[in-house]
Amino acid sequence: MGHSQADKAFSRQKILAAASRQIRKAGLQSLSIARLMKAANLTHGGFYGHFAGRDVLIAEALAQALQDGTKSAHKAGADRSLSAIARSYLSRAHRDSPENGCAIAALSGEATRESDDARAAMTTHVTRFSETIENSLGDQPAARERALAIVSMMVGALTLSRVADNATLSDEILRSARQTILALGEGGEPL
Amino acid sequence: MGHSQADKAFSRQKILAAASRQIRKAGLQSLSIARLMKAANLTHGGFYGHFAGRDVLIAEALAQALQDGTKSAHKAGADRSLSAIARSYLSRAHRDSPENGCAIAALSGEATRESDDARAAMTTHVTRFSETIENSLGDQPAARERALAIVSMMVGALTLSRVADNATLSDEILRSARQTILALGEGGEPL
DNA sequence: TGTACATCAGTGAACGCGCGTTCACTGATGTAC
DNA sequence: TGTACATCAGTGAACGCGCGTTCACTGATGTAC
Repeated sequence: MGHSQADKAFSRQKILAAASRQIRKAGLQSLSIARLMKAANLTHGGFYGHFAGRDVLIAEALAQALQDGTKSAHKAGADRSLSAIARSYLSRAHRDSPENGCAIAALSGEATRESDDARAAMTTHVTRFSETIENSLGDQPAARERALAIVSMMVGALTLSRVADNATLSDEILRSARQTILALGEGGEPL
Repeated sequence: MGHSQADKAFSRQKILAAASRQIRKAGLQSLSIARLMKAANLTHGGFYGHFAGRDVLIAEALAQALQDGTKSAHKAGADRSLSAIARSYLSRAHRDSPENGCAIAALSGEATRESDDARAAMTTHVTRFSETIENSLGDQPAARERALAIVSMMVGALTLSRVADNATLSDEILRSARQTILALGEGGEPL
């Protein structure tokens, strides 16, 4: 509870970091200002020195979560090949730690019903993710189309593997998506 | 506001039908008992004659939404070929009417964080959907694996097409998934 | 068939609770001289 | 460098509000005789 300007900037970072994890773990609507500030070791009144209100927080927390998710993906390994991305994205570790994982998978369903700001942030990151996949496909035909399909499959498979109440099925979903993506990456399929 | 037993059964149906549409349109957490009962032309106090509480309602509403979504898919056409399913599931009409559409796409993200009941209902319907796709694949190799991947892609693509704040990208996501699914359905890809 | 009564679907006021937000205040920071 | 003071990050009590839930009540239903 320092009072300097540097302390304030650090507080803001702590609040957003806690919010980023919280929303990926329990959803955008789970964000409560009192609980969030407690998680950042502050009191709820101070919140309004950092954000204009809850709506602004949600938009900023989502942007932060999308960025954090991308960062931890890049940390997972420098290998940007399709198979490396698919293996890491569709891993049990990723499935079991949504709070550190991809915010597109964790929050795109909810974002569908959120503000224009939230949808815009999602759209930007979906496009970016798709371009990463497209680059990994080299110069095979219809690479952009395949990249969008692969991104859709990754996001869908991770979500469904998380909802499955049955470990066998959950693993099977991840494995099926991984293998189908590798097949698509080989580009042999006629389109 | 009748008082007979038949009236009560009808009231229950009206409540669940309203809830089923509401959650697919605005999410599980958007269910408010007062608003729901008003939508069914009843007063909020009567709710507890039908359901033990909000948690039970959410589980039942989700089950209803999953069933309603399946029903409207079957109504869309008797053609159970892969291309017919993909065209209907990944259509603009489906994207633009989540309240009448597939509850897996609308709610699997949120269901991830819900009760065991909710996840079990989701799992059942994911399995069922996957079996429908598997049947449409005939006897090509690894049909079950492909079916799970196709279901993942459909759910992911519909969700991402809804979150995209840009009509061109949204349409492109749907088209890419449709075409990639057709290619997968031809079974020519080496696995 | 007619009557008396128990049942129970639905009503609407009332409750406690957690929420987002406001605000008077505290005390460390950082600046002007 | 030292002092006086304005700034402002953070505190915590208080607010109104909508929520889920309870409950005494109303009046139509349906059954017992």
